[in-house]
Amino acid sequence: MSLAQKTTATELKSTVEDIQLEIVQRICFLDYPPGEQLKEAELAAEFGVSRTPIRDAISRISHLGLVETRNGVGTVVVALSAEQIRHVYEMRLEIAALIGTMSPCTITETDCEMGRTLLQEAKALRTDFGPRQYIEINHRLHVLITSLIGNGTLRSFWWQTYCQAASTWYRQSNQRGSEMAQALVAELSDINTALELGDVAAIGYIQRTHIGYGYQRIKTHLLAN
Amino acid sequence: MSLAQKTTATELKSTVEDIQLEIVQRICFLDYPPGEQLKEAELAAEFGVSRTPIRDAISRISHLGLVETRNGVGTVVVALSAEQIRHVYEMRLEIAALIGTMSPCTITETDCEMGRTLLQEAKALRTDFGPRQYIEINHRLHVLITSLIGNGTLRSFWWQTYCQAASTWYRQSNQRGSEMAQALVAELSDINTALELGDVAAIGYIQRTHIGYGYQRIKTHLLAN
DNA sequence: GACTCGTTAGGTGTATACAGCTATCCGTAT
DNA sequence: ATACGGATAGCTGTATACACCTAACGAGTC
Repeated sequence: MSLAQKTTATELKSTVEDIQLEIVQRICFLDYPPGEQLKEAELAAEFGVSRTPIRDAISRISHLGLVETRNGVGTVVVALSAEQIRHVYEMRLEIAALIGTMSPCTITETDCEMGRTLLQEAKALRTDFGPRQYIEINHRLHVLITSLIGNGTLRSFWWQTYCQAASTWYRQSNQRGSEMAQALVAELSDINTALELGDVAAIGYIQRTHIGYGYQRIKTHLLAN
Repeated sequence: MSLAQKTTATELKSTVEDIQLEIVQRICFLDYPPGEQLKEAELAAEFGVSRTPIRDAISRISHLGLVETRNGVGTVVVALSAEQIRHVYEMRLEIAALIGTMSPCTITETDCEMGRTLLQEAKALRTDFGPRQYIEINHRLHVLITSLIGNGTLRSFWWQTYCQAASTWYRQSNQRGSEMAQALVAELSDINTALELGDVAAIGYIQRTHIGYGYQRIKTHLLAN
C-alpha cells in the first residue's frame, strides 16, 4: 500500500542520495533561486516520503554551503557574497589546470560524440536562445569533463566548486544570452578539438581559460552593481 | 528531567555539528580505527541524545568518505585504498602551495606563540615519544595553518584532505615514532621561521615539502606491504 | 558429516508525534 | 498615532515506535 503510494508519486524510487542530487540540481538550475525558502514538509509531500529523508538531504547540502537552515525560521538558498564568489572562482582557476595532469582518464569515442552533440546544440542556441537550454548544455558539458578526471579527490572538488558557482554564473544567462551562447560555442569548439586528439591536459587548460572569461563577465556585470 | 539527563552526560551541550566534529576527530585520532563499527544507539547513549542527531552527523561524515553505512549491517570506518591515498596526497601536494598565494591572512603574535609552544612540545616528544601526543601536536599545527588560509573554499578543501589523510598518516606513529618526531621538529622549526617573518607563502611551500616527505614514508612503509 | 533453510538477533531506514524557536499580527496602554 | 507586549501560526529540532534488511546461528535432512 505504502509502496503503491510511492510509485504513484513523481519519483519511482527515492533514496536520500537521489533527493539530495535533485535538490542540488534545482539550486544549480535556478529552479530554486537564492532566497527561495525550502520547506521540508512540502518537499516530503512532493517526493512521497516523510520529513526524515528530506532533512537528511538538506543537512548534507547545507554542509556544502548551498543552503542555510535556521531553527524556527526555515531553510533558504544562500546567495554567495562577492567575496565567496571570488574565492570559488579563484579556486576553480587553480584546479582546472590539474584536470589533465592528475591521473586523467582516457577519452572514448562516446565522449567525442557527446562533445559533437553539445556543440551542435550550442550552435542552435545562438539563433534561438533559451536560458534553460543554456544551463542544461553547460551542465552536461560539466558532467562530461568531470567524468574525465581520474583523481577522485580532484573530481569531488571540481564538482563542489561547480555547484557553488553555477547559480551565480547561470543568473547571467537571463540578461546576456547571446553573448554567452557565443562564448559557449567557442568553448565547445576548443573542447571538441582536444577530445578528438585525446588530450585531457588541453581540456584542463581550455577550462581554465573559459573560467577566466566567465569570471571576468561576472566581475563586470554582477559584482559591479 | 530530560535536561538534567543531558547535563549529566559527558557533554554539556551537543548540537549535530559538535557531534560531527567529535566523531571526525575520533576517526582522525585513530580512536576509531578503520574497520571499527559505529553503532547509532551506542553513540546516542554516550552523547545523551536520540539516534536522530547521531544519524544526521554520520550521514554528513559518510558524504566525506570517512565512513560507509550499509542498510541492515551498520556503519564502519573505511580504510582508504592505496589508490585513494595516492589521490588525496597528490591533491594535498598541489593545494599546499596555494595556501600562501590565495588570500592569505596576516600572521599575529598569537600564531607565533602557538608555533613556539608546539615546537617545544615536539622537542620533548623526541626523548619521550607517545603516539597520542604526536597526533595531537600535529592536529593543533593543522588548526593553526588552516586558520591562516583566507580563501574559504581552499580552507575547506585543505581540511577535508587533512581528515582523509590523517588516519593513514597517524597509523605510522605507532611504529616509526622517533623518526616521525624528528621530522615534526624539523617541520616546526621551518614553520616558526616563516611565522616570525610573517611569510604565509613560505608556510605553504614548507607544508608542500613535508607532505612530500610524509607521502614518501607512507609509500615506503605502508603501501609496500 | 556436510549442506540447506528457517529462525532470530541486531543493525539501519522511515514515519510520526511532540517540543522548541521565531516572526508576525493584533490588542492595549500611553 | 504609536509603541509595547502577548497570543499565534508555522517552521525546524528531537525523541520514539516501527518496518525492513542482513548476517549468523541452529535444527533438520540427505
